[in-house]
Amino acid sequence: MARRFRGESHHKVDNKGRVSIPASFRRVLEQGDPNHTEGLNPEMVIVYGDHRRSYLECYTVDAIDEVDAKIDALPRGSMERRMLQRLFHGQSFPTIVDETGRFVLPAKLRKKINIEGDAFFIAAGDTFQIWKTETYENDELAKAEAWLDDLPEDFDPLSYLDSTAGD
Amino acid sequence: MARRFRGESHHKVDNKGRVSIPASFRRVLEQGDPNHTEGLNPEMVIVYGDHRRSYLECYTVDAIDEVDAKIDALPRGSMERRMLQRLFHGQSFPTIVDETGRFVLPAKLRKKINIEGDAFFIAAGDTFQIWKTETYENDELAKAEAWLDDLPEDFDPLSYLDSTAGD
DNA sequence: TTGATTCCCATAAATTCCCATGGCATTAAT
DNA sequence: ATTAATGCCATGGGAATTTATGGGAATCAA
Repeated sequence: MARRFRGESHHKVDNKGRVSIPASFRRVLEQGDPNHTEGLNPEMVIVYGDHRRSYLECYTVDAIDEVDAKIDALPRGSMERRMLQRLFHGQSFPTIVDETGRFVLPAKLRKKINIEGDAFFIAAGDTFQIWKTETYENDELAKAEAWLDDLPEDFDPLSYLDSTAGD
Repeated sequence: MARRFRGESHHKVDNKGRVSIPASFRRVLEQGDPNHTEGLNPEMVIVYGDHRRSYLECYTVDAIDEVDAKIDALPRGSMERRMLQRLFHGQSFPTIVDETGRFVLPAKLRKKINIEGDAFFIAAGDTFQIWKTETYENDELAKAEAWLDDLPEDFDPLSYLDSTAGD
């Protein structure tokens, strides 16, 4: 298994749309880009999805290749294939990390997740996500809290690690 | 079964955040890192969790790989998976032991568990934990004491070893 | 030709690297 | 036994790099 992203952090978004990618994430992007060589900068693919999605999901080249291969394996003309193609091929944006470890978040994407001066990065296994800080806290965290509140007092979410099936 | 961490000890945290890892723990980290080779230094992953958690939990590479595999097995999009990803992928920090047996505890993590000049290390099976000494004594020890006090005078904790479920 | 997009340069703060030292503990030597 | 080496352990300090971020000039695009 390829190296995983880990960690979370906040970064500024300047008015040209430039954002630093967490340094440790850069290392993973480099390793996950077959074309990356010493001195050069890695590519990545940002999947932004439709209006329902309120964050950006970023893939290494290897990770997106894997997704593409799975899509290719679906029957041509099937609804599943069309849906996934729209999401991963249509609603996505390939980009390249620059010399100083930043990339440009185009106005369109900034507007989509409603980001202004700062962005929240969080690892999610073989991808990482970019959120508007407030959205993350209000939607994602709050949702998790609510879910936890519904569980028995002494329940430990870690027990999911040991259950055979999830749920 | 992999080698286990054992023991407890205190170590200084200097103002760059450097801390020595108990020597015996280093041996376990080395053995639990598939990429570790003679001369090189082992990696480990520190899981710090959300505001509820008042200590750091440190995993060997093997141990965290095992966790990741279990997370991967959970259904995509499920709340369980998202929660665990947030905890283990987002709220964690990968690091590497240095030449002198130390690693750097970033300011963010020091602040989180409110550590200043010294850290308390204690083994916990296939992971070990790092606490602020006072927190450990006041919260954790006190809790254990209280729990023991509720048991009959002659109760032997070892009896738990034979019970099927714990509690 | 006017705003947007790149490219190149700049810098303070944080982080890593490299070298150093005093202890304790173990082993070797007398 | 007593002393002298050896080696690992915990910890310090300064120099060299890397990060995160800002700003202007050059280049596009419409």
